Amino acid sequence: MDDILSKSTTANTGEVLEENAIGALWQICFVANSFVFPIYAQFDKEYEISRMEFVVLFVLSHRDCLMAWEICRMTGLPKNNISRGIQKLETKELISRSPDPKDARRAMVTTTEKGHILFDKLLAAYTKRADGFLSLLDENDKADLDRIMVKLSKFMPTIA
Amino acid sequence: MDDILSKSTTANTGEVLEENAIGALWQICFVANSFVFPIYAQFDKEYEISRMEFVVLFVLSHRDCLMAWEICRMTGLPKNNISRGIQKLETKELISRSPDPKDARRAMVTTTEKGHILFDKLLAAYTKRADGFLSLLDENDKADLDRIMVKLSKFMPTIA
DNA sequence: TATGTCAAGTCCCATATGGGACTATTATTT
DNA sequence: AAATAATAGTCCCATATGGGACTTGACATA
Repeated sequence: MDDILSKSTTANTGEVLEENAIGALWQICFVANSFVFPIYAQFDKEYEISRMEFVVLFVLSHRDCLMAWEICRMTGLPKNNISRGIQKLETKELISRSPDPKDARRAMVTTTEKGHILFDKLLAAYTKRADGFLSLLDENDKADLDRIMVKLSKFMPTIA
Repeated sequence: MDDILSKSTTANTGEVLEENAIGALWQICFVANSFVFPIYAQFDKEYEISRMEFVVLFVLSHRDCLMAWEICRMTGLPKNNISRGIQKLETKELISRSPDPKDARRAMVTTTEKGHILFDKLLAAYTKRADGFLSLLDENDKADLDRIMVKLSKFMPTIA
């Protein structure tokens, strides 16, 4: 029993797992979790906006309008969750849906003026937090990271 | 209405969000989600091992023994979730807990032999998937990514 | 020894989540 | 034209999740 206990030194305490079985992918998940948890908690508390709602608004802010399934592909999130996010936003009149006259299954989603106004506040907090994280890196690191992560996320769909 | 619809071209369809308001952090979250979802679904289906259970086993495989709060810090996950993961694993006798004689609040967690045997199977699938992702990068990219992600995750706790 | 503070874990509860079935519509095949 | 597959989106349900209160124990200060 004491043998077991003595193996854990205080030096390990709270330490980040640098060397591990899946390499950088572990840190990618760790950083993603650490970035995302507190900011969505804040959005929920301050604005009653859920993760799914924010994600929909975020993606929409980069494209004028999209269909639900496009938002799924762009976020990697399940369609039922995105569907719920869209429903909530529509109820709050932060987005609007226009049924596609050519295909009655589809509907285009757009952010409303009200949605834009709210989103600008959310985005300010979001980018501030992101900038804090990225400020840990120098300019070369940032450029490398951008290039590598785009490559990774771009070709990922071809393998998984 | 038609104006709105015409804005979404098929070229955008399913596209990854390259340029965005938070840069590489978006891809980090996207890649993390895309990596993690299917593999945990598989573990749940094939081995009835939940995400939290796996995460505990994974971290333990890199340190002989740990306390629950150390696992929280190393994973960035909430303590109640980790607590539940530990409880489930203990029930299944995949890990064991030794109460710390010096501090009755604490308990050391170790993987059992049975736990090791199961974990080896899980790890094989996990690393295979990770290698698939990382195979999209060349050796320089991988080295850069390792360096940058370690830096990021290491200094993150100092700002958030 | 009392008293307040902090720390490790657990528990409770309301909500978020994801799988899968389902509906409605369109595309493809025969 | 009928049958079949595929697609967009919604719904249902069982489970996972995370906040916060709570318990127990350690420690600092008086």
